[in-house]
Amino acid sequence: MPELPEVETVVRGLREHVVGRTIISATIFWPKTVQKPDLAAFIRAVSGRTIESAGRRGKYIVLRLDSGDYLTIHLRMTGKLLLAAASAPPRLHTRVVFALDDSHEMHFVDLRKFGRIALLAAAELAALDARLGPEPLTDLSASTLAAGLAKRKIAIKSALLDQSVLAGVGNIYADEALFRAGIHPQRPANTLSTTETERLLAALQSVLATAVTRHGTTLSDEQFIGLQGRMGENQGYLTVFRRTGAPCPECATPIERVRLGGRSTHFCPHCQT
DNA sequence: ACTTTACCCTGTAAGC
DNA sequence: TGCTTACAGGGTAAAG
Repeated sequence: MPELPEVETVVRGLREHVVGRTIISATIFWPKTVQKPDLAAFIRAVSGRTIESAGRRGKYIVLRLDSGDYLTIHLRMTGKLLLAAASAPPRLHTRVVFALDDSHEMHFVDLRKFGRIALLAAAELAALDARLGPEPLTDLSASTLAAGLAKRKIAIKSALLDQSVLAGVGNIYADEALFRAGIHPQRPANTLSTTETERLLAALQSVLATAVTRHGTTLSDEQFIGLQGRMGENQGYLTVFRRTGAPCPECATPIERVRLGGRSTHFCPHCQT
């Protein structure tokens, strides 16, 4: 499940290999991937446009085109952006192909078809930006986080997954950050003390920043890979996520798993209170 | 206004 | 061995 560190890894690859290139044409193999009813209009609008910059907002990849519009890509569960030679046949599950002007193609590959690509005007991008909470690595303070949690009675784990509270955290890093902060995932969000909120913010930033340096987490089923097909290296450092029954790295108590808001949640019942 | 549930999808693994 | 079922979960829309 690509989250902030995985999306950031892809964006850095795009900055290196795709920014400055011009899109020659686009081919859509699975129409629902493109969030626009008129696919022909989408193809016309991106064709001939140069990619001026690559950025990230939450889990969204944002490519600015020289038309002033923004190509946004959300990988959701199994989406991948891959750079391929123009002569290479698309691999299985390829949904959209963008041909570039340097004999390469940008392939959007997505086994489960949840990923979405949209072409947004500046005002639409601003609306998307406004819907999302702060960026945890650059724009989130403890007081802002506290304010976002204060009115929520839902479990803190569920609050961390709510992209309007903060943007970019998914199931892996929510569990990892709560373990690092020593906070039980089922604690109501509005019961965290000031100290706990500060500890949670520090844990989130540490867990996310470290995962970025390791180029994200590649799990056996989601198989996240970067733009050039490279796996992440963070999976060997997970403390609780998908380690049900394994000893807690701090106290050796077996890690437990519960379902919270329809999501698997992993924690140490001794260290997290 | 907040919270929960169903849905979209396919491959893998477990159960009978 | 072969079929059926559960599970993985990000975001959105609908229901509560």
